[in-house]
Amino acid sequence: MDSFFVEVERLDRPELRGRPVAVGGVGRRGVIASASYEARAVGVRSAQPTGIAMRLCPNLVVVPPAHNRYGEMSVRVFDIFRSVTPLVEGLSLDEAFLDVSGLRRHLVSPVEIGELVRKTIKSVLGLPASVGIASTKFVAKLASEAAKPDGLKLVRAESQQEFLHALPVEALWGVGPATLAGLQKLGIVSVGDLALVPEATLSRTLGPNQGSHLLALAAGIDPRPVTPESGAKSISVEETYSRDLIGRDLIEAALLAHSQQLAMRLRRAGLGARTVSLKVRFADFTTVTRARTMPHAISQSRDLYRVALDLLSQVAGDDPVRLLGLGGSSFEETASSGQMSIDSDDAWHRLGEAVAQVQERFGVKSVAPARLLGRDSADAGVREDDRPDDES
DNA sequence: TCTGGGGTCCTAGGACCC
DNA sequence: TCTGGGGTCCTAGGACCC
Repeated sequence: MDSFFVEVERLDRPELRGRPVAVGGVGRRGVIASASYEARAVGVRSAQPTGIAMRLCPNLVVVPPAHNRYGEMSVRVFDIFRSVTPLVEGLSLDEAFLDVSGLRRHLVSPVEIGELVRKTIKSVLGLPASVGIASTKFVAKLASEAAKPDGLKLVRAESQQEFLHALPVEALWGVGPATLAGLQKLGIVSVGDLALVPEATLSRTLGPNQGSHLLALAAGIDPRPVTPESGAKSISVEETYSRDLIGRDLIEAALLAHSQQLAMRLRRAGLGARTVSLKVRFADFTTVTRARTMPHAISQSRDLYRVALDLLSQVAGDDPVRLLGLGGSSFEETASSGQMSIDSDDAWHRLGEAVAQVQERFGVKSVAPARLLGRDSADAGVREDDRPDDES
């Protein structure tokens, strides 16, 4: 999908069409998540601090993200994908691989299928999408980038080499800033340059696995099949506070809020987590993580909070905290609401169930432990913009 | 107005087991 | 009797992606 978040906002707010628009954080520490092509034209990029984006583009309209809305539209986009083939591998909310090799029997060409998908998304949802077609996943992805905005590109097997070698190395999937720096030291600028480097040279800089992997990509070799959906491997909640949290009280209150949100998301997914991870970023941006794996999965906020506090105690000090994150992984499926607590404190268990149900309907903010109330809630724990997760 | 939030995968080291 | 080989699980950090 092209500028997915921005285009969904434009569906709901037509006055945003034709103007430079970005979806992103509008607070002191906001960054851009998605930018319209009008904004990109003057240098606005995703992951850019909103302040810098505003400097580059003073008339930029910045809209705070409405993730639930994007999630709804994503479901509809994926329904269209799956109307073409069941072999759909989602990559994110707005991007997927479709294996259409089996459809050749029906005498439809990949280009016809691609155009059908684009037309359907446009007519049913009113959103622009781009399609890349190739015989491997990563070339198809690169082709879709080349097709943007609102286009389609086919890279035939015969011209694949030529297409690839002209690209800058950082266009390759998996080459980010760190890898790029290593490649530049070797004088590699284009994918064509990369293809000529001996594997031993590359492996010395990047390690054997990444070295051989990148060489294969440069040669257009990518045996990875399209693998339809496998469930999430981790679920996490994190927040960068507009002002650093100072003092254990504030940090613990924020962690309690995270525990509640995480519990709600686990419950919705019908999952319990055997591993709980805490992430702490300090004012100087150093980030530490601590994790614990338990013999049994947990999903209740009180249990999550208890483990979170324990992990927090391993991160010594009273340094100001910029970001707190809490996540669960090593999932086990729970029998929906019958999950047992760590201790079998029945009253607590039932209370947790009741709170979870109210929060499901009215949002996390609707019920909170007393210690989360009456604080300066803008920065600690409960977020002001915390809307209910459904439309009730 | 300087650095989000949600993920996946990889690496390296250590504990532990047979 | 001073040190093997194979394997699993876990932790912490980092790179990368959208």
